[in-house]
Amino acid sequence: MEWSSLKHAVVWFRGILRLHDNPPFFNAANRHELQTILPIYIIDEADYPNGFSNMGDKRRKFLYDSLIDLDQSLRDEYGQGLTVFQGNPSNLLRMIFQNLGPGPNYLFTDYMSEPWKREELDNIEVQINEIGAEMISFPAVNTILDIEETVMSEIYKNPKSMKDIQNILTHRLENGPEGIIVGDPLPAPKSISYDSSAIQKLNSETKISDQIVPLAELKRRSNLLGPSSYFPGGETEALRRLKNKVSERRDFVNSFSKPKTLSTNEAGLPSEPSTTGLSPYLSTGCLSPRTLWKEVTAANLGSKHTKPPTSLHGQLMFREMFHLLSRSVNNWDDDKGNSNCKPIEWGQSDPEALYAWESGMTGFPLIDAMMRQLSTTGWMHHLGRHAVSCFLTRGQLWQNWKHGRDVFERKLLDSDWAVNNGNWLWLAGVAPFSMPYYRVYNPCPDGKSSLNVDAANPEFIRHWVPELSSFPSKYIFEPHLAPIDVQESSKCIIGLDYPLPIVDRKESRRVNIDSFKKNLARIAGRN
DNA sequence: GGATCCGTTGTAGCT
DNA sequence: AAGCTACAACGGATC
Repeated sequence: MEWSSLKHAVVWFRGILRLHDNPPFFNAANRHELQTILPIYIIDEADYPNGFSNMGDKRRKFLYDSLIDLDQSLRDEYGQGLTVFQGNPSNLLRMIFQNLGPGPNYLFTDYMSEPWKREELDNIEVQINEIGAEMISFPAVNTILDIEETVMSEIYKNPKSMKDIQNILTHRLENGPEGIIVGDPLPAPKSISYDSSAIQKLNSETKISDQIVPLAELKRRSNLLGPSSYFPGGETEALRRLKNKVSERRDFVNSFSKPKTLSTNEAGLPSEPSTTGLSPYLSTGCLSPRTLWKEVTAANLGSKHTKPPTSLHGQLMFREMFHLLSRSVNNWDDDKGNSNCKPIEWGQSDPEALYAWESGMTGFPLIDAMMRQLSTTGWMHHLGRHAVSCFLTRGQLWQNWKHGRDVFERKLLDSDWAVNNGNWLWLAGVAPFSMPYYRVYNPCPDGKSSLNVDAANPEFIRHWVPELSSFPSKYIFEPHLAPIDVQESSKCIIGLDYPLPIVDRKESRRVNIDSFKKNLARIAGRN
């Protein structure tokens, strides 16, 4: 049969790098009139702002490994792998559909709610329609709710609390004795149609084949970026972790209470967090939030269990909340024109303070340990994120939260545009749903601090700040207070081997609370 | 319609 | 040593 007379579907994996619960892939596979399903991914270096231009090495490696894993799973399950391109998605897809010849041909893909992603998909739909192809996109792929439909509904109001988001979920989903019922995730398709001449034909078109990134090249790039830390990328690892940390650990799930979790594992070692560690897999699309929700529900069934906001369901609810807000609040990632951001005057940024913060050289061991862990592994515990973001903004350094947001976006494996901006808005104290500005974390936990969960474990500091590896626990959070003979015997002279604190923590706290108060008075007076 | 309550996770200093 | 209080007091929902 003449190749060009067949019907083809390109399945463009955008925010979902998995086979399970993948609506575009599942639906394409079940359209039996389609002769060829061509699974593709497009690496777009110009992607803004959550993409490659802002992507640190650890995130890149996680993505490459997820693509390598997806390719392998596709080969194992269906006999045909993933074609990875690098280039401009709009140009590439136009060329691909022109090359496929007269249709009807289809583009199956997933809807993403980020503003630039919506714009991208709108443009692509117009372009491929012009050459006779049809786009079919699927919402609610990396969130539980259909973000677009929820935000557009007449009764929608911006959620600001756990209660609000629970009400939204309750209203939009069914409810049972165990609470909110989330729809079943889709299984991986049983088989896909594939005509290998399709990829051969694309390969024969140099303009297109030049932009293919072969598997060997992906592996080379991944290897160049060094070893994985806690979290190897990919769906295979996501499902393994889901099983080991959730499905097979009902007690852990049922007693999960976020504020009580630690940066370290049960043995107190920083080799594994005490949380699930599933966030990078959710943000990269290796794990469906629906699948995770169902596993948590199954663990809860018939047992006493923690409840939102501290439970695992609660964590997923906050994720939904930030995805809704990021869609409904204009300029979600800005401090100007953002109805969820109070216009605090942060003043001129201080490059030295920013550098010290990012590189883990502030002279505050807890802050530095967390920031170095972030740089090395791409992960930081939630309470660590509280500590370092409070320190950078309203707590000690009085820097605009957007600086910290950018660092997190580049370095965190679980970086997610909606969630990352939401967390910074909250922790900087500028959002309607934030912490009160005067609740400033003590960066030097003293036994009563809420940050004490990790502070109780000086080994965490000694691991990430090896300069202090011989320091006694008594002084480890404020080493400059150690007598000089203690510094000498610990082989770490503060101010020489490890920095002096870049600010007086008590004085900066006092001044900043006062500044925040004055800013709020100014803002109130202006209205 | 004014008072009251509440919000995922505070700190410092005193007894 | 654990528990209390002062700190300073937002802003929307509910009553």
